[in-house]
Amino acid sequence: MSAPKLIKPTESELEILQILWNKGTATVRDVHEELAQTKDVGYTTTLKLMQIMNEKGIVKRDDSMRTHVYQAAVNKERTQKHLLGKMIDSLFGGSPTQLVIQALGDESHKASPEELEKIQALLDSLKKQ
Amino acid sequence: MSAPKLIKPTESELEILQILWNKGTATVRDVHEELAQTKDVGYTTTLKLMQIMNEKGIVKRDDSMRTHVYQAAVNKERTQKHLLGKMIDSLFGGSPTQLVIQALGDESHKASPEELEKIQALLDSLKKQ
DNA sequence: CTTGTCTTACGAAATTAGTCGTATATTCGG
DNA sequence: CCGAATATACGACTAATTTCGTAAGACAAG
Repeated sequence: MSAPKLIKPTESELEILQILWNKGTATVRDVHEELAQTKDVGYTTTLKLMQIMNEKGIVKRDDSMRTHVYQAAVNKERTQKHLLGKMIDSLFGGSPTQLVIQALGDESHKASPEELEKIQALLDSLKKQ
Repeated sequence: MSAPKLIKPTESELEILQILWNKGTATVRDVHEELAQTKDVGYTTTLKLMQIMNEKGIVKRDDSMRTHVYQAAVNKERTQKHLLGKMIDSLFGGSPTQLVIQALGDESHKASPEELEKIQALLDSLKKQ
C-alpha cells in the first residue's frame, strides 16, 4: 500500500515548495528571504506556513538543531502531474490536447527549438503505441 | 481600453463556467441539474454561487424574466490561457515544455491518434518559425 | 551575567469559499 | 381563488487559508 496521498497544496504552499525543490534543504529564514524578494510578508507567517506544511506531511524537517532544516516531502513531478490532471479535468474537459495546444501557442512562454525537439521525440513514441 | 480583467475563478466557479461555455445560456436550474449529476449539492448553493459570479462579472444574466438566464461573461480560451500561464509560472518554472511533456505523459488522460496528429501539425508550424 | 538577536510555538484575527435554511414572490393547475 | 411548485434574495454558519502579535527559550557578544 504505497498510499497515493492526495495532496493539494495551497497557493502559498506551492511557493514554498518551489523554493524547497530548488534548494533541496532550507531553513525558515532561507525560504522567507527568498519569498520576501517578491512578496511582502512577515517572518512568522512563513514560519507558520511551514509548520502547517510539516503537520500535513508536505514537508519534513530536522529539528535536532535549534534552527530547523526543512525539505520537501512530496515529489515534484508527481505533484506537477497531479495538479495538471486536475486542471485538465476542470478546465479542458478531460482532454489534454487542448491544454497542450494552448500551452504551445502561448506567446509569452515560447518553447525553444531544443524543447520542440524533446516534445517531438515524446510525440513519436506516443504515436508508435 | 479592453480591460484585461484579471479573473481568478474558484474551483466551483470553474465547474459552472464549463457548463455555461457548453450550453451557451442556461438557467440556475439547468446548471444545477448538470452539477447534481456528479456532485451532491443544494439548489440554493448553485444559485448563490451564480449570483456571486454575476456580482464579480464572471457571468452575465438576463433578469427580465422571472427565471433568470445566465451566460459566461469571460472568454473560454482566454481564461484557459490565463490560468495555464499561471500554472506554468508557479509550477513549471516558466517553461511550458515540461508542462506539455507531463500532460502528454499522463496515463489517465490519453490522447487519441487524431489528437496526436493535431499536436503534430501545431508542432510542425512552430518548428518552421 | 546581561542584553540584544534569533529561534520556535501558539493563539487569534481577517479573509475567502462553500454551504444551506428560510423568507418572500411568482406562476400554474385545478 | 387556492395550494403546490418554483424562483430569487439574503443572512448566517462552517471550514480552510493567510496573516501576524506575542511569549518564551537559546545563544553569542560584551
